[in-house]
Amino acid sequence: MDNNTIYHIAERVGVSPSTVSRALSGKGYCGQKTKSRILAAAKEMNYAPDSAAQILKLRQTRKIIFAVPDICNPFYFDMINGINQVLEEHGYLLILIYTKHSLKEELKAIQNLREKVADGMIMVSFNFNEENISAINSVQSPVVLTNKFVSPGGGDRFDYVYTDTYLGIKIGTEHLISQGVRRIGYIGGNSSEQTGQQRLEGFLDAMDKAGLPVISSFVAESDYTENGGYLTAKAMLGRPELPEAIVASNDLMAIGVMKACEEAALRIPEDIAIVGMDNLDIASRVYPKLTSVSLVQEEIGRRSAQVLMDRLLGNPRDEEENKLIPRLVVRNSSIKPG
Amino acid sequence: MDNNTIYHIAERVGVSPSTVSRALSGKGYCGQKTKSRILAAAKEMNYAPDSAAQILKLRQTRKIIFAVPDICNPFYFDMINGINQVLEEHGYLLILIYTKHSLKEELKAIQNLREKVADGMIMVSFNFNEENISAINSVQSPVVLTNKFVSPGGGDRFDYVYTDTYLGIKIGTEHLISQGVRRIGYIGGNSSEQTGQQRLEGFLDAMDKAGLPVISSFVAESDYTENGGYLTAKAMLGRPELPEAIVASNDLMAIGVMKACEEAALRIPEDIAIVGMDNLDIASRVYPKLTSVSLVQEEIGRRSAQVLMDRLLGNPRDEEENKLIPRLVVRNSSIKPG
DNA sequence: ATATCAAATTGAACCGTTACACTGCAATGT
DNA sequence: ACATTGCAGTGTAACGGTTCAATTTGATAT
Repeated sequence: MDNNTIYHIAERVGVSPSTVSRALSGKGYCGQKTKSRILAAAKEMNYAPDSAAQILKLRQTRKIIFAVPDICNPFYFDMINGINQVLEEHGYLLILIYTKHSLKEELKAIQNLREKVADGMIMVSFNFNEENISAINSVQSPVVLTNKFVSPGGGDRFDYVYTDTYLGIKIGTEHLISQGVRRIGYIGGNSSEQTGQQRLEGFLDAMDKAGLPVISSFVAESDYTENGGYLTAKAMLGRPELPEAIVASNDLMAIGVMKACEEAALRIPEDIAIVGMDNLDIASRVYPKLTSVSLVQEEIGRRSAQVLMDRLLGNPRDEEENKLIPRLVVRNSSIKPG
Repeated sequence: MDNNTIYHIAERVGVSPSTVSRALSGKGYCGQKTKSRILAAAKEMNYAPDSAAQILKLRQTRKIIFAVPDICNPFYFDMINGINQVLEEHGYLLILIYTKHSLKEELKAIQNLREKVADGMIMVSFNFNEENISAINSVQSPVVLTNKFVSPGGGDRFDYVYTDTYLGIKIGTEHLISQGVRRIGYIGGNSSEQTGQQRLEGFLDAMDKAGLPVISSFVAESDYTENGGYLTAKAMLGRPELPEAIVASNDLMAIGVMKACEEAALRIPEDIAIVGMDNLDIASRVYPKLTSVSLVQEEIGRRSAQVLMDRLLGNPRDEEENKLIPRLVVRNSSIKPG
């Protein structure tokens, strides 16, 4: 219909294309009455600038990529929300890439950044290795990772924004301790990964600080899934001595634990108290409502986007701002009634 | 670091830029040994094509916009998943725009399309009016709406893909009828809107077909929120005669209804059966698990993206394919045990 | 009337790629 | 020996904006 360019407007108004450009962009001199004639013509001709041409010339896309392993996980909704709040302020658009926990897809996302599809990228990944880290480091555009990650050799060119999960598990465990329970179990993820290790330490430190013994048969590793939590808890509850409380290192596992408790005819929280982490939407939907440590996902999103904007604008940043404090959300699964 | 262009490669290899372009894109003639020298140089120089330049030249962005009212609603994440499956096949990227149910934001999204930020758009909206519809019609790029919507004057240039919600409520109601209940209540949305009207008719037709009387005090309108469902059900359950079942026209309201039933000490499904619609993730998390009519969101997403791709490729389309059939997912809230 | 100066506008280059018409050149056929 | 064919690669003009040095215009001062 109306694929008009600044050339068409220029011709119609009887000025040069560069004048039209200045009138429309508001940069540089432009006489008042010429300007209003140009604006009127542009409106009448239904003109819309061609973003590709602008990007090519201006060398900025006003878009950022959010590369996320799993679109379906509600955890990331909140992050997207936070990211979006900041992007909106700056007139940026969000490109969502779904990496499915696959290295190949992650490298594809990085390649998009190299091809200047976007000005920066926020990436969530759980399998960083030499290959994707060096790919990220080889990109000019700023990248934010949502894990604490420092390459052995140093010299990383990305930022990271993360919540202190060590502290999260510590807070959750201390909450249980403050409820008076002593025999506390812990179900973590793979402790050979950095984040799994940190969470375990959070648990151990809280117990240690309170002078409580850690019972080794009550400490187990699973895989962050509901079913994994269920199976692990089932094994733990099959022993003669039962824990009085269980800390799960995420909500999905905690929900699996609750299922196992239900099957073992244990009442929550009377017989056994449960604490999860992530504070997913479903934490408040399950019965009883699950006490959970929020990793302040929305804040991670906001902060990550803010880092990107600061990098793009050349603003200085204090790295300390990138470490976020988790927040305990107390619900029914951990509070003994009365 | 390495902002190399095809000119740099050309210079290094000793050929012309156009030869480099052909070698890299694989279009047009290129001698074998020249080609491999170019490819080797490109790799060595860490070359990545500039997407802005390609877009400008090729006149296609290989991106589509998904404009959605509410990022947090899990309903849309299934859609995104479906959309993504198709886009991935075609090497397209997804731009997510959050319109917050605001006309202004919707018009902004349309403006992005006009500025050729993307090749097409899928839009979810509940407030179409002359302004945004005519804006959509004035865009060249294909647009898919996820409601059935035909402008009074006709001549619409967009497609629509939608699930038959009339049929959805009808199926849900018939399911309850088949369980032997007779006194069935219905909580819908605003019936002055098209979709609210259709859903109500689905209920009425199912009742009529089964020869069951519609009791007017059991038919109410609410606002599609959990709290709205709760309040409406509370009012309904405060009367001397109670319904044996309630159909809610979405899951959030159904969950509100369940809460009201719980407070009224009604057992679900023994005393009262509940059916929702949307089949959200939480439908299977609540207790008892909620029977719900799936609007096959993922399929809507897939189909919408497919329509866009067909339009972009010039493939013919059968409009009948755009109407989807809902699917009943039976869970515990509607089945009398035994 | 002419010099001076600021304001307004122009023209051309550029961003990095693709596509098309064209030129050499070697091998083939008659 | 000469036209024909096909292959390999080149040169150039876009795509639609922005920007900056150069130029024109118009107003004011001399």
